[in-house]
Amino acid sequence: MKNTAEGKNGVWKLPVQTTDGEFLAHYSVNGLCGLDFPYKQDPGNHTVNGARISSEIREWHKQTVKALESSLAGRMVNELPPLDLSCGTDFQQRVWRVLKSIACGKTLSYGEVADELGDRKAVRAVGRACGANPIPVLIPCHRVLASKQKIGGFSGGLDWKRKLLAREGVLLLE
DNA sequence: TAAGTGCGTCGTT
DNA sequence: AACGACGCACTTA
Repeated sequence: MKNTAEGKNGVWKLPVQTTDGEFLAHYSVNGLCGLDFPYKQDPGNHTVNGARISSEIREWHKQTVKALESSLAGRMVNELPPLDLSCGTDFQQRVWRVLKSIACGKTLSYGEVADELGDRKAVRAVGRACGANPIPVLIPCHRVLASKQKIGGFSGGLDWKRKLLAREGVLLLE
């Protein structure tokens, strides 16, 4: 039977079983390039079961599974597979790099992220870039709040953001 | 105070 | 040209 698992862009998709449901990890030849929340998977996705997956990707996937497990439990992530963030613009990649630096249990406001980038006025653009994050949870965009510890938004749904932050011990206002 | 309105500013579509 | 996962200043009640 023909293996239709390879996406049109040369992307392989592998499921990740967690206590919160089945995530879907995307891999390009360069690394992890996407992560879907359980309820976000569109029926058109074909997942792969082994044969044509390179040992390299299998290795990355092991790291993804472990990292996701830790992260969902509110624990610090030790190791991530290489990330392929080439889908993003320069600006977005700069934002995502800042997000990666936010430790578990810590948060930054959109404005503070903009500060890190050297342009406080870019706040709104930062919000947009957060929403474009292709690897939620592992690139912790949920740790970016609005000012005054307000929840802000979340592309995966605010319930997820609240849940993730609660597990990391972050207190919200409102 | 708390809640609501207006607007600057930046990257993206 | 229009739109946000914003943040402030500034009304109102």
